[in-house]
Amino acid sequence: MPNTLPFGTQFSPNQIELPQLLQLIIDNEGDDTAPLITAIVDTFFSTNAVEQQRNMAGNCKNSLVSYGILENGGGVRITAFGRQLHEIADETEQCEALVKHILKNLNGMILIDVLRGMHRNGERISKETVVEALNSRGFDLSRTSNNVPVMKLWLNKAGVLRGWRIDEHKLSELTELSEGEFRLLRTLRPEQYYFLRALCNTASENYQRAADIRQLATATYGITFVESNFSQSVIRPLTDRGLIEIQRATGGHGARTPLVKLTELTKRDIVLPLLQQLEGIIDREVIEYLQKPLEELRTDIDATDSYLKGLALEAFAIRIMRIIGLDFIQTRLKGNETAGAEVDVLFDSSRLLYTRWQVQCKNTHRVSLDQVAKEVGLSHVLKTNAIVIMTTGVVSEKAREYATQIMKTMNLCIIMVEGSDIDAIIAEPTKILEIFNRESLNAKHIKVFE
DNA sequence: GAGCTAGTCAAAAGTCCCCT
DNA sequence: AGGGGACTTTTGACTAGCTC
Repeated sequence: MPNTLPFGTQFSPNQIELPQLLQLIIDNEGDDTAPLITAIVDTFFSTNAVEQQRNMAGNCKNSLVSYGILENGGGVRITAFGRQLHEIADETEQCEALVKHILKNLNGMILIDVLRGMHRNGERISKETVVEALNSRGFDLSRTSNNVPVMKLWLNKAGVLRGWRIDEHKLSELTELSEGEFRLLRTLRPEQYYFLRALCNTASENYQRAADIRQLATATYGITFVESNFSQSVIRPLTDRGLIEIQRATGGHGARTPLVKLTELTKRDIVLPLLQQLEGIIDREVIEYLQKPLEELRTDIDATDSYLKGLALEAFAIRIMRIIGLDFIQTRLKGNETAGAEVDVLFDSSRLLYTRWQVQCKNTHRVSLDQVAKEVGLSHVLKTNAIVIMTTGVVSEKAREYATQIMKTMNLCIIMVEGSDIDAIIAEPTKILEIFNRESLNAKHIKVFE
């Protein structure tokens, strides 16, 4: 499932009647789309502006495709799901079946998750703020599209939502998954997530070797595991959460890979589709951090948990780059785009002298020359013309000299933000201008900001 | 009654794909 | 290889209903 909500124009439950609409589809099955469009016009849109009627019926048909009720193109072809829906005689049950489908297969759970987060943070909820929140989780919805409101209307009709409020009871009834169980899956770290997903993919009830599943995850999703830490970082947490069951292959301090299998919880149908939906946001936990106050981020940057540390520093980077008006493109770019190397965050700007920025966050005491050199190399691939290296520690003298040298000879701006600068920015966010200008003036006598 | 939102409606713009 | 129609998406205007 791509990161989007289905197109929903002219598919609002207020505009059409689902049972009738399904019947029209059955009646026109196998035919060209034109007669179906005519039938939809006659049934639902006959009172609308004449020039617009077919257009609207067309929108309705498009929405049917988007909602997985019709196949794409090739005349009127109903999907297996559409047929199933049509066979449900009771209107309430039919509506619930559609909503189940929305939750399971059409990113409905992501919408729910977003709403939960917004409620928790006491944010104002409107169609627009929801679109914005979805977009910050990697969606690309237009502010004015009907996708969100139409899905909301269906969820309302089935009682999963009341307005924007979630009826958790109704929701878990339909999804057979409680909020707590959802959270278990929602808060997985990437390596745990991909491991579990690979295990779900095997669709096997039996015990399987953990190392095999790990390889499968690597082959399928390109995720790499730190093997020495594998048991601690993946197997243990998943077992503790009741998401997998294990059987030790050896007693005592044996080093043989354990056998793993799914638990009652993760055997459920909902789990795999849900994991698929979560794919778009699993790498974006950093988003959660964006809402925390800067002071809190500062505390987490010093956390002992290196994963938390990394997330917090990344979120901090995004926050301060936003201060200067850069648009966040993506985080943790990896794999083929950068030939295996990693860059933490990428930004675009239309206003500043330097238009594309790459930000690397370093959690270490010192930033060395070769780390800077690696970023310079990546800037060619990513076509960036400004590099920010942000560290909680300090930048080595050699690395600074190298950066200055590069800036003098290439059209590349390298800015170092050290631990002390981070503190200064937290105390006074506008300090960032000063710091950036100081860094670039060093070498090029060019100010980043006027 | 001003200001806001959600929902609806209308229209235009953009993209895709098939056919010649 | 390109023209045209089908399909998709975006945009903006309007209205009802709510709140202050």
